[in-house]
Amino acid sequence: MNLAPLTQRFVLHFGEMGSRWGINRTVGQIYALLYVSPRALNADDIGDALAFSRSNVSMGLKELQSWNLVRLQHLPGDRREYFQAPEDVWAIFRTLAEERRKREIDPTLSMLRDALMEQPSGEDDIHAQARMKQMHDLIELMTGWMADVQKMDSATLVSLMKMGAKVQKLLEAKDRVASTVKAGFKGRALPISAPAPKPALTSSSDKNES
Amino acid sequence: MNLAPLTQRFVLHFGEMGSRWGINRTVGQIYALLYVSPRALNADDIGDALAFSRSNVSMGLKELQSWNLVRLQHLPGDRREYFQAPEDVWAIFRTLAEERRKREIDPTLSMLRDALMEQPSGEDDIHAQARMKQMHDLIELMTGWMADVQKMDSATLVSLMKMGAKVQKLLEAKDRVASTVKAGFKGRALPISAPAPKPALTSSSDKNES
DNA sequence: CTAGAATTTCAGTAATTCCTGAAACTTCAG
DNA sequence: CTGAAGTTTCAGGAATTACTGAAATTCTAG
Repeated sequence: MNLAPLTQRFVLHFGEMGSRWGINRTVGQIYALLYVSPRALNADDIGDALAFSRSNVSMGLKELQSWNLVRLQHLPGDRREYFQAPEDVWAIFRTLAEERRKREIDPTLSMLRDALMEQPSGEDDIHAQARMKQMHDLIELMTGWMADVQKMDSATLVSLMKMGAKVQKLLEAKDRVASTVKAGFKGRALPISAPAPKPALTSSSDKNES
Repeated sequence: MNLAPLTQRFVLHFGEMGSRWGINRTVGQIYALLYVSPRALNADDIGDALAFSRSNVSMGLKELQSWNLVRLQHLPGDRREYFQAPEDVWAIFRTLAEERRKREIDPTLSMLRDALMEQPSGEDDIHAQARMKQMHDLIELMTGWMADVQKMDSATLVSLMKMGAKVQKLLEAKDRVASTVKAGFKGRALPISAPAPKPALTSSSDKNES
């Protein structure tokens, strides 16, 4: 492996992280390399840089393509395929979230739904079903929310996240307005835990200026 | 394996899911079983129900304890330890998120920070560093936000998520108020993408009533 | 203290996953 | 068409991870 020192550390780290995430080390390293690389790389470049066999690289790239995580390029006058990671980290993150939903969350949800339809066969199954309902509702809520969030553009998302807990205060304010304007409104009052000293309607916090 | 049919399906499913998440199948199954069980179980109960060796169960439980995912109980007049999953699914989810942060995100962040301090050794390292900065900022933003969210109680969180994309409109409204009330305020304007026809200050949507 | 019940550790084996080189396949310039 | 460059597939060996039973350790009732 003959990489610039910083790149090397980064690549090795994501190899390790990959294993913890159920992604294999090779794939993690390949993606890390593509991510920091200033130009698109072909399979030989990658195998070369990471000292993997050509076929191993091929499998890794196939895996990454199946996750929609790489863009394919063709350089003029060169028959080889060149790969690169998307420019925008947020885009990468969204893709990851989306793909994981498809592969892990959706099957789980459908398994839970099926189980909830079934006739419980005894005491314990009744309790089990109740627990599954709780889990089902949580997952459905979270995926619905994720879908909403996915629709926002990156900048909006960043603002939202920078606000962090302040959203809560805003919510409280909104709720007050709503119940005043539309007394006897349908939803139940939002239980707010924190004391909320001031409505804090100033600009969002300035930590993390990039 | 001699389980109520629904429980069995659930347990097997989470065994499989476990492997995809880098958690081993045994651990996944044990936790699934504890999750749906109406009472706390001891190690023999578990090994029995899932047909695992006693030592395998012991290791699985140790793993789950290291993740803070199980509560330990002692029944009077019985020396054995009884295990159970927390009642509240949200609590489980929070714990998972928190532990994953500690184990995976924090080390990554610190590795990135280190790399950013270093003197780049050439053209490619400069680009690599820029990419690492982008990733660093994204992760830091997300973990900060997660920390904020972790502080909210479950009910608040649920309201927030049910709002979904509507939060965005609220943000816009807030921004208008802020810039009116405190003209020339410090932060930059929040870039909102969607047209947002009306401020939508009515109560949150009623889908997902449970 | 002691006995024996409960739990953990650990070394060896089983199972799984990863990786490779060789062969098959695909593509395209000539 | 042909042949060479590029890519993928695949069977088998290498490496890793999971699981077990036996032995060691911990715990507590008496």
